[in-house]
Formats: sequence, C-alpha cells, structure tokens
Amino acid sequence: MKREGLPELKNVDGIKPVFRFAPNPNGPLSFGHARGIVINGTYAKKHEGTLILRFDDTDTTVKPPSLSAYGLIPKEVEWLLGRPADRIVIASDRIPQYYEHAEKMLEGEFGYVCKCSAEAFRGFREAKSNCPCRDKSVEENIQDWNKMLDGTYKPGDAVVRVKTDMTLKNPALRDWPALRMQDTITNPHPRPNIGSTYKVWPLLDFQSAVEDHLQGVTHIIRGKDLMDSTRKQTLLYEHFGWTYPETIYWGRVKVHEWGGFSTSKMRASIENGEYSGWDDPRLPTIQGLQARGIQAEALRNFWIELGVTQKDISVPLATLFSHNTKKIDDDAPRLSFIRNPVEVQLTGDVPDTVELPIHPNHSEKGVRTISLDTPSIYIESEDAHGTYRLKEFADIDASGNIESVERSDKRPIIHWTSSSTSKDATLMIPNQEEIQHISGRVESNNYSIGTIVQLERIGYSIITSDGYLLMHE
RNA sequence: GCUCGUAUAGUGUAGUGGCCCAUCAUAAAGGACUCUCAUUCCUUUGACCCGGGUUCAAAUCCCGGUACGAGCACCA
Repeated sequence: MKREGLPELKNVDGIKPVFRFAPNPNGPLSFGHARGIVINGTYAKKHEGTLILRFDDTDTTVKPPSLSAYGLIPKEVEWLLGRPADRIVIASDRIPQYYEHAEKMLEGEFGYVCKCSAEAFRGFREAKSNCPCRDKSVEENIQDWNKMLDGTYKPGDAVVRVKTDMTLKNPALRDWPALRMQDTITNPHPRPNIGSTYKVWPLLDFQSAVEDHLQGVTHIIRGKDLMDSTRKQTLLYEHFGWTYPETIYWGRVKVHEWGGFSTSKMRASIENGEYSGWDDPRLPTIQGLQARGIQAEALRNFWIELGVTQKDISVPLATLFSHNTKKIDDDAPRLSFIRNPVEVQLTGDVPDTVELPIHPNHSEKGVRTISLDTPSIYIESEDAHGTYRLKEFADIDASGNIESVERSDKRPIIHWTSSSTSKDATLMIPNQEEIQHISGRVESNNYSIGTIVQLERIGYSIITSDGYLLMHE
C-alpha cells in the first residue's frame, strides 16, 4: 500500500495537536527552514491543530538575533504556507517565566548554581564525578542565583545546571546547563525593549523545554541533531512532573547544487559582495527561491515528498524544479528569446503579421501577433545554418527566402521573432558561482515584472527589472 | 574516545514477518502527441549494506560487522 503524503502521527486522537517551528531569528529563513515550516504546518492543518512560530532568540553573542528577522520571518512563513502561523512566541519576551521555572528547579533541588569553569566541569563530566556545587543547600543556591541576577557574578562565573546523574551513559546528559549569564551591556539584545534588561539567559534546552510545556505543544518534529536535546529535556520534564511531547526527527538534507550553506556563511558572502543580497537567486534562502520563481506550493510538495525519515540525504535541484514545472506550466505564456541573435532578411511572399499561440495547450489564452512590416527577423546564431522552419510560420531556405508556408518536410523547427516586434533584452542564468548574462532579443510583450514565462526551447523564466531570469528548463 | 541514530534502484521514497521475484516520484533511455529541447501520455533500465541467527516464512525481528551522520558548548 502506497502511503499518501506525510506519515500518520501518534497520539492525535481526540486532541487538537500543537506544533511549533522555532528558528533563531539571526537572519532570513533558508531552504532548510522551509522543511520545518512545511512539515509542522502541514500536520497542523491536517489535524486542525495549532502552529506556533517561536523565536528562540536567547543568545546575544554567539548567534545574535537580527532585528529585521522578527518582521520578515512571519511573512516568509505565511508565503510558504499560504496562511500565517497561529501564534507567535518570542523567547526574549518570556524571560520572567524562565526565571520562575529556574527558581522552582532550585527550590525543588533538581537544579543548582554551578560555579565551576566550563573546563573544570568537562573534567567532572568525563570522570562521571559530581561537581562540588551539586551538594549545595537550597538557600545557598538561591543566594547564588540572586548573585547571578544582580550581576555580582559575571558571565562565565556561574551557570544553573539541571541535576540529572553524572554517571549517565550518555555524557551529553550529565548535569546539563540550563541558564547562563551574558554580557548584555557590551552585547545588548537587539530588540530595544529587551536590550540590556537581563543578565541571565536560558539556554536552548531549558528555554525550549519550558516553553513547549507552557504553550501546550503536543508534537515536536525536528532535526535528529536534537535527539540528545530530547533526552535532556525529558529528564527535566520528569523533574517537573510533565509529559514530554511526541517527538519525530528528520535527518540532514543537502541539495547537491548548493552544498553546505549556513546563515553566517551567507551573511559573510553577501557582505563581501559575492551575492547581491539575501534574495540573490543563487542562494538557498526563501527569498532567493522566491526571486527564482519557485512557487510556495512546489516547495511544500517537495518537502512532503521527502517525508520525515532520519536518513541524511542529498537531493538534486531537479526534484524541486519538476515540482515547480507542474505548478507553472499551465499559466506560463510562451515567448521567444533569441540568444546571440542573427538578423535574417526575408524574401518572397512575406505576410504583414504572423499569429502564434500564447500557450499551445490553452487556445483560450489567445494569440501573440508578430509584425513583419519590415521583412527582418532574428534567429539564434546556433540555428542559423541550412534550411529550417520558423515555428508556426514558414519554411525558409538558407538565404532567407520563404519556400512554403505549409510544412513541407522534416527540417528543424526553430523559434524566431521579428525585428519590429522585439527588443534588446538580457537572459540571466544563475549558476553556482555567477549569474551568466546572455544578451539577445526578446519578443515584445507587456508582462509585468514577476511574471513567469516560458522562453520557447530555453526554459521557464521570471521577468525581473533587469531582464529574464532563467529558472529552470 | 564515549553516546545516540540511520542503512531499499543514479537520487528520493513506500513497505513494520507471508498480499513484495518489492511501491511511487524523479533522473536516464526509447516512443506517442505536439509547428518548443516545453507540457501530457506510454515503455524500458534499475534496489532490500555485509555475515550469522530466530521462523514453515525476513526488506521487515535478533546479534555481529561495515559505512555514513549527529551529540558530548556557559550556540541554536
């Protein structure tokens, strides 16, 4: 039995499931983020549940948030899903709630303030031995906690740890850190209302775990690199007496043509001028894909088809393109683009105009009229040898003489346009390294910027202010 | 090193013990349709990592090996 769409979810009977997509708002969303949005969003829709968009913006130094992303990301999510996220949660707005739970942890004696250095603690972790801070009384812990809050301690001096078990088989789980201090005077949080307000900040595993519970998240679908996070967080949930959400993982996806782009790598390349911006069509960002004419629905179908296996996979761009072609072909008007044009003077019985269909499968879309008031046409230099047939027009001999309007033999059919019904234009082909510019003549048209057309015998293309950007064949 | 995870055609994916000499998509090749190298349709090629075990029966369960990936951050 072939399963249609995404696999069935566990534990959805009789409930309205709650999903979340939680990016770090340190830049625009990338192709990879789209997976999280599509999968979580599709499940939410299917089960009439809720999709939370959560900004995990709790690091101000290593991965500082970018202010513009807070406005941009919800729009990107909406574009991709065709509907906005049901709820937006910003972690940096929720610091008091995290503090409250940190205090409960201290009071409940399943957390402690650790004043060991990171290196020192690594030693304890490797040796499976308790750090001396572990046995402090609740009062001492609360005292130290307050010294974190009031800045008596400085970043690096103290962290709050979750008491798990230092002899746990998996070293990653041993008394993991939940909150640490950040110098928000030197590195203020970019959101003006947060700025330097807080010195103590939760780490992802703590913030995410607490917030998932607070928001009633029922299903977490995320990368398998976060498997140990699940285990850490489950330990915390046990302390709090909560039930951990159903969790599903996916493996890493690489697109053969793109390799490994990261947000920070892209930022650097944009800043040094290698790319024009986040919307450069060569970049694997949502904006880049949009600029390249990739339809939201094609992207959704692409991710749904890949599913949620834990395999690390590498897919060719052709897979995405084939989904896109299915979406755009019926609507894409046909147009002639003549690369490296060669002018040919027609002789013989030249009509005033020639009519070509706008779309071969949709005659109701009408015709385009090519004027031959001057008997001059353009064909591609590559086609300019021997006899050929001008598509939808006439058989021509090597000198430009019209031999027959009817198709008389099997000579090659080529696309063409007339001198008077065409204008100079540029075809841009986004290769990995550079955008190749090819100058030529395009058939005159009134399509607006952003229209997706099919350049006959070349491929699908989106009209930009600079010319015709080739999307794919 | 320790821990965790994954292994089905070129690339993805279905398959949770007999319906599987293994599904679908994509890619490739061929063909039909078509005045596009497009769209649509048809056909072909092509896979259960290796070795043991359990069972009447294994892609599916168990053990070992191998390969690949991830975590072991006061990043997310």
